[in-house]
Amino acid sequence: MNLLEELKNRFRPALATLTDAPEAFVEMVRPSGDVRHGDYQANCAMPLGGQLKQPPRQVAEAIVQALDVNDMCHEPEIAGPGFINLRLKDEWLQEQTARLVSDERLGVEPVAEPQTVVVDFSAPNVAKPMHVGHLRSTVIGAALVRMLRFAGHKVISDNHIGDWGTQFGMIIYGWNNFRDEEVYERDPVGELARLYRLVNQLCDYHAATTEQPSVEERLNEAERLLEEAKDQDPPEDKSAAKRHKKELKKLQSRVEELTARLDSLNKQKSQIEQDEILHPLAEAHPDIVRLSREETAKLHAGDETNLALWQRFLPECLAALQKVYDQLGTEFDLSLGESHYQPMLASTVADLEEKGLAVESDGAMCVFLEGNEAPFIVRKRDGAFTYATTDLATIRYRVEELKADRILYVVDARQGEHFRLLFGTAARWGFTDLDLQHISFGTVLGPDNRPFKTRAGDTVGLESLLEEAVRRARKIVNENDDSRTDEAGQPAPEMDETTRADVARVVGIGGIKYADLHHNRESDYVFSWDKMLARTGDTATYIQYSYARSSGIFRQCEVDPQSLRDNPGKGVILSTPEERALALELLQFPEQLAAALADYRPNVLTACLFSLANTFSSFYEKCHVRREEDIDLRTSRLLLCDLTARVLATGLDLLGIRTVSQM
RNA sequence: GCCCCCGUAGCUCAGUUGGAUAGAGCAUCGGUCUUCUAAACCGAGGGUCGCAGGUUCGAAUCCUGCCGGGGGUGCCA
Repeated sequence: MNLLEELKNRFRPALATLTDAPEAFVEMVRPSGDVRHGDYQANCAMPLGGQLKQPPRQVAEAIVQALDVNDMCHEPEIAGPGFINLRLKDEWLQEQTARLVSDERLGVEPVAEPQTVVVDFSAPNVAKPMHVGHLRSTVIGAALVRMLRFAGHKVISDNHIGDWGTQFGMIIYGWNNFRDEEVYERDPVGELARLYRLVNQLCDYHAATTEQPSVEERLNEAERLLEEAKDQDPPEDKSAAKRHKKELKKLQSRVEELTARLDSLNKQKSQIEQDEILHPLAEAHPDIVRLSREETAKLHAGDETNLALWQRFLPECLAALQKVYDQLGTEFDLSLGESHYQPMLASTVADLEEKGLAVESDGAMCVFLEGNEAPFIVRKRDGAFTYATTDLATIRYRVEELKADRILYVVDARQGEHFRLLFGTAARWGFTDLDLQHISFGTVLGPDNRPFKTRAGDTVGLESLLEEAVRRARKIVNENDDSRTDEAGQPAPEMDETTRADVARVVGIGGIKYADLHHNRESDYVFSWDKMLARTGDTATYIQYSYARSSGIFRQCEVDPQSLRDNPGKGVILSTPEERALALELLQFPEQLAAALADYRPNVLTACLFSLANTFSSFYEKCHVRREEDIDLRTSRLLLCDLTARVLATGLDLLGIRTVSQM
């Protein structure tokens, strides 16, 4: 049972006696923010009073009069300006908690109207190694897939891999000019990555060389304007003076921006120029930018040689990606990359054109949407299609072939405009019943509050990041287990090598995922090793530890959880505030999951799991299980331990995080 | 130029879409192990919610303006 929904269902008829539109007021029933105000509160009497032009407290009285919650709650209290405070009866809580014991879904009812939901996430480019930027999409996406599926939807996870873009032209160019076949035979992906990096570096060098003069020119101009503005006397008029100051600041920041840009170009250039190997290569390949692009174009045009190379390289690249997914424990139902949609692009543009949506502008085919200055370019001047085209073709495919009712795109926030245009175009294209959502997220920052990079300025590879997490976790596991002592104070480690390695993996990978998920996805967040693997605080470890402690109780008491569930004795008895608080939180799991899903926010779920683990820890200290002599109370506490363990493990599993019974 | 996002405790972040005295974690300080796992528990201090107006019974939340920071922006994805 969803407790909050149940209360709302009780309020609905009561409110209907006072207003024709009760729904908005029903939504004002919520868990209390403060235990002193009971377990739940209804805040609808004040606004309803305003609408009815009656004193709010009088309205609250009327609502309470019409309300039937006698079986669940104590007499509702009216407080302050008209808050209705509800306190659940212990007997009712006991009964409901006991019901969970035999409920595999822990009280979560499947959604009334299941949909087919496509979740598009991760989407790395092949050839470029996955980096920290892919972490959020992959972790958040995988969590949403599991949560939606558990809620009862038909979910199709799809990895929309970038396997058809410009990076392949670079690799082909690199292969044709710089390959080392011997190395390729040994380590194909390593060699391809090297080729990509090399060509990319050389391209950047030439691009920098081309760009430099114009930046210099713009910088000189900006500096000149700034000097001019500085020489002017500030105007007497107050608002004009303000405008003058603002103008100065803007010019100043423009100069700074261009200076920084120029510095970085110069740095890029000199890095190559001082390199004895790279510089001659750069000199020998002056047209590398254009030629790589041509290799891409040839591939797209069906050139046999390039197509054969693509077919040869792709499986190797996919295998490398799979390694990271294996490490993360992430699975996809489909991995339909961009190349899959290649045959559908021409007809997509033709259809848009036919329907009058796409028009020619500056030689390109564009869709212009009202309220948007930027065009949505579906075919470039040179005839090539863009990712806008691919995304549109993908929508059509997902609706027609996969029967999608809803599509979620777990993609970083900077692409917000692209998705606005995409969704707008799709709607005008005729996909009006389709629910399209950009599940956007912020950037992972380094300790300097800039996007997370290595000291050398490279993006951080995901594979090494995960390895590092496991390595650090292993160190903590070792320290922790090595410091254990027996009753005589002698060292008494409990884990063998295999167990330690397994725990380190679960804790390390879990820590990295949890650190990501527990932030609001919309915010940027600062990446910190120390925090994600901390022995204290709001971490995966803390929740995993609560689970392990519960398992420990069953080991110590020599009780099998399943046989306990089959023979729950007199059920759940709430004899202390700790037990009551624990039972209430267990019963709130369904509403928390629903809340997390309503806005696609895994952090709602992490918060509820952390809170539950916290409440369990207090219970653990205060309500000893094994030493409890009253057999009924002991059984009740075992039931609470088992339920807590199941909710924690289920919740973490929905987030893609594993648990261990001992750590 | 236009568009989007952010500013909450020393630090990192929540804040259930307008609710009661703004919350966590870390850090700091003080307590708790002859142990159902101390990777824990209990307690304390710490705030002009960037600033100024407005909307109303009530604003961190909505509106306007300002200050500060980030991002996107016609042919990369």
